[in-house]
Amino acid sequence: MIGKLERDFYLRDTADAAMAVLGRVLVHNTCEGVTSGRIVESEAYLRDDPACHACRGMTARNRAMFGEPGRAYVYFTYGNHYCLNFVTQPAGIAEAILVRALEPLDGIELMRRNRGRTRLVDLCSGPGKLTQALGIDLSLNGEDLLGDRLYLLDDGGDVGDVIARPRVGIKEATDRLWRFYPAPQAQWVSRR
DNA sequence: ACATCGATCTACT
DNA sequence: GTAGATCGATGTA
Repeated sequence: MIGKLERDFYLRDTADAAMAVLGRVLVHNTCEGVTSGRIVESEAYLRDDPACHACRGMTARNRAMFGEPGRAYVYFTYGNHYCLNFVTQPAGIAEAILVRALEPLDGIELMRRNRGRTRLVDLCSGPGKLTQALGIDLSLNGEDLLGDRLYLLDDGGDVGDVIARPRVGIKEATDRLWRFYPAPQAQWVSRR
């Protein structure tokens, strides 16, 4: 039986949770239709981590990271892009999982329109691409992932061997291997 | 107030 | 492989 992930799912070590979301299906109910994809790349951001938005305390932008687990943290960056995270750990402990790539599943024509690209591998192979494809923006910041607008399905499948690498686009803590993707699905990730 | 820069993407060489 | 786009959040004064 395939159902939504429960809030308990997000109450664990954030690196473990980042590995556990691999293979799950992210669903966005938009007014133009449903878009969804299988999560094939993730990164963990921990509170004592210099690369984490919340490591210097709460600000207007990162407020959602300090809230309850199982909610979305969406931020705007580089003047162009939105990035989607899942908040982990109890309220007050600001940690999150960045979603970096999806294998497109439902609403592929809508994703093509949103992205202005046709090839499947160009739709969701990066954190800014997948939010654009699925139609995710700041209106989803703080959204409860146990609601009906944006949620994760427990697809239950085994993703196989998980590869751990340094995170992309950060200068600090490169010794921490907190970027994850399943070896069999490496074709969909943002970069090898 | 102002300067800097970013958990990126695209186009071009 | 490299550079330009683009603009809000953040840090410094």
